[in-house]
Amino acid sequence: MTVSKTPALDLTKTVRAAARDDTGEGDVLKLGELSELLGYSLKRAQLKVFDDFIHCVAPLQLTPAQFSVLLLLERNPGRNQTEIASTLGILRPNFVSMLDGLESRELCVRMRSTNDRRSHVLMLTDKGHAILARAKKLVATKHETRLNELLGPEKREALLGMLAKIAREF
Amino acid sequence: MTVSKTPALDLTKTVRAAARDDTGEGDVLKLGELSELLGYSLKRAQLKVFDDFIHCVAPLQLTPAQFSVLLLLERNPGRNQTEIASTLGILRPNFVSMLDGLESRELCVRMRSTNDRRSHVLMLTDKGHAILARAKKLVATKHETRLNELLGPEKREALLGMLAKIAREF
DNA sequence: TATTGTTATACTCTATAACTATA
DNA sequence: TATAGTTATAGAGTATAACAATA
Repeated sequence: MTVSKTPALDLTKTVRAAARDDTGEGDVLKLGELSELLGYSLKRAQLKVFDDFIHCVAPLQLTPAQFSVLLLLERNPGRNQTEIASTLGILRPNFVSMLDGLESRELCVRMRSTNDRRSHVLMLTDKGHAILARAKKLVATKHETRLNELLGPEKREALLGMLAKIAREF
Repeated sequence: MTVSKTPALDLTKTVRAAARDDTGEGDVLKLGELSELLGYSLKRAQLKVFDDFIHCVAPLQLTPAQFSVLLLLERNPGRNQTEIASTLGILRPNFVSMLDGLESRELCVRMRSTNDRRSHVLMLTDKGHAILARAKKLVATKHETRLNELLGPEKREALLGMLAKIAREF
């Protein structure tokens, strides 16, 4: 479609905007009750936020899930796979290939526990600490900054609080 | 673990709660910066909300995605597959099997458009309208009610607004 | 007997290319 | 030549069962 650039003559947008709010005969579909459904907005927002995260951290090639594992290992060194995985809601079988990926990039290591030789003690390597530090900086300066610009710090904090409450108590 | 029911003697919880906030030597892992990462809480909250939705609508066997399609068909009858799918962020190839499922349950129908015989006009059947009405009632009385109890109506509305803004503008 | 890490496997989602019939 | 619906297919993510080593 070629849109006229002459302001006074192009009524297309006005007509369609009216139609959108009135009869629904315009180009744009009406979401209706969908926009009041929390799960719908939650999902769409989550996809957007993950997309932006991946884009911001692209130079380091870390997914949100990988970033969360590195953060947790930094804060909780010496834990085993079951503990790290379950804290993140990852099933133990699925955590194996994930760790394989991080370990093959030398970001973390598995070591047989001396106390319980069934379990693997997990730790970040120096490279893992370094990459995580760079990732944190990218997230803070690019990702979270954009969110603050969109919502403002107080609303962003309020949003975080409500989401955490839902994740905890719902 | 067997927890003592004698209040005065069971200090386990108190000791561990202290450890959690101090040294991180307790049972519970410290989330650290993870709890400040919006994407993380967003994802965990989304999973909880979808789980509850599925549970609430279980008698009708509708997923959140199927419910969103039915809602959109009700509000926008006579649209084609490309329009419905793209509005919901579903890729056209993936929408085919989804419609197959709904159509085989006789909740909606595809009809060759008389204007453009390439496209399928989509409409809810009577059964589709009926199931959707029942689903809406379950969502309103069980799902959304629980959310209102958790957050309160004003906060729930504020949350919805912020999520919609992120989905739109981020 | 129970638990840790692991393999195998299956099912859902998502993503891309290419075909057909129409335009 | 382009578009609508479709097929095939491949890759993530997620889920369960079962095995070896160890407790």
